Amino acid sequence: MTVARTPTGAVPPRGRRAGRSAGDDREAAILATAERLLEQRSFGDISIDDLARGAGISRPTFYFYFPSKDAVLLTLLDRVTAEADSAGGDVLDRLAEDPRARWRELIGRFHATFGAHRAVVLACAQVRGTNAEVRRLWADVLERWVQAVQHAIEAERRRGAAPGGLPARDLSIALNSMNERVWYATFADDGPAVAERDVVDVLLDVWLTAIYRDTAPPPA
Amino acid sequence: MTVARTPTGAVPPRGRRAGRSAGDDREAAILATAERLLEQRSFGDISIDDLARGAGISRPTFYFYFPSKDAVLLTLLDRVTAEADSAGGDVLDRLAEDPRARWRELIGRFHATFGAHRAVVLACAQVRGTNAEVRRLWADVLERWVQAVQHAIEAERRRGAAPGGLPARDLSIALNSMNERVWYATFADDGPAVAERDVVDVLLDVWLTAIYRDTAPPPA
DNA sequence: GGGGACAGTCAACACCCTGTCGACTCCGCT
DNA sequence: AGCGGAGTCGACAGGGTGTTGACTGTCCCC
Repeated sequence: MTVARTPTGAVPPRGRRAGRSAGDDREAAILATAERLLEQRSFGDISIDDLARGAGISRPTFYFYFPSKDAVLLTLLDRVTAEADSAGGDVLDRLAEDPRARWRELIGRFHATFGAHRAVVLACAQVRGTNAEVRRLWADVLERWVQAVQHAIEAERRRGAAPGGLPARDLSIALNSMNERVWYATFADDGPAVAERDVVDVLLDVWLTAIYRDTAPPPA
Repeated sequence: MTVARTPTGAVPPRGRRAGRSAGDDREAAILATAERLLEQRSFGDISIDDLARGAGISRPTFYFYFPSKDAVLLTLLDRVTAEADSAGGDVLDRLAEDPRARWRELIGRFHATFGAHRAVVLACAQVRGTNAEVRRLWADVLERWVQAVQHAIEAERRRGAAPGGLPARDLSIALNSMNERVWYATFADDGPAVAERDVVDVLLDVWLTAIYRDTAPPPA
């Protein structure tokens, strides 16, 4: 991971110019309120008035800081995104050392990172259907994971550790999609889910068999 | 498949009693309008007024037939659900004949069934986050697929065609989750997707390796 | 054939939420 | 003193939902 991120044009703080100012506190207060409320109610059940009140300002003033409710979520997502991008770290560069452990670490980090911002991620999943910007930003995050894994698979194949088969990109998409959906079911109580403590191991098992096509742990 | 469906309590036609009546036409008109409009705009962009006008009635009259916009979608989903439940057919009962072909058929039908009601399914995915009933109904559909596949995996293991490994249920959940998410990405333009014509084959490949843990086609 | 019962219909209302406008304050700077 | 911009909000316009109450037609039973 640690993939180059396309500059997201991350909702510039509309009004003010650079440097400290009272507005920075308000902006932070709005974001904090949003994150707090999202842990209690769904995104749709939070009104702009709620966010404004929570930050100690009136509703019109909210619009001074953000153009819409969605923009707040987008900013929140932007943080998670940044974290997710670095979460992979250089794990996949050191695959040859101990493939099983490295893949497990990767999947574990995926879950841990998103789990740490559970409320925000769930809200994004909810809004993704209606908001094109959130959809795009989310797709970008996924795309970077997909590419990182794709390259790792190709590297494993090159060094003879993994056999050929599906195009590495397709395989990577399928596996990452699985992880995303399983993560979602685990935290959103939406559909059949694997027990939370087993999630990583279940996914790992499918990953390893799909990539190495073998029951035995991949060769070191 | 052809699993026993829990009676869904499928939004009883509130007002009228049994037998033909003018209201049945209206109700059908509302549903038809909804399905038609969903192919053009997102669920959120369709107002109750749109549905009413489309069915040739006024907005208050709409409420005579459905308690809310969501209820319309729920009814639509109910149809898809019924279709999805029978889509599997007895495919999995005849696995021993030609496992690879049977599994492929199953995955293909999954895609075809949902693809045939693409607009409705996408709308449901969108609303799932906010509407508990849709979420539950959807979870039920998934649960039945998961169980059917789980039993098939167990049968394959019993007859010695597939080796043990993950609990069959966990494996089934993971694989079905993958299918759902990949389907979604394919049709919703949301995240990295596999080329549509390859989808079934990619998924099939992961399924077979995960279930049979072998590159070779499973023994007949 | 008069009268209840009920399907079916809608204008009008109450309500909530979003987004905007214009006027206001406060503060630093010149 | 007075200009300009950050920061603030009351009040409005607009669009959506859900409800009420009054109206029409029709069937059916006495």
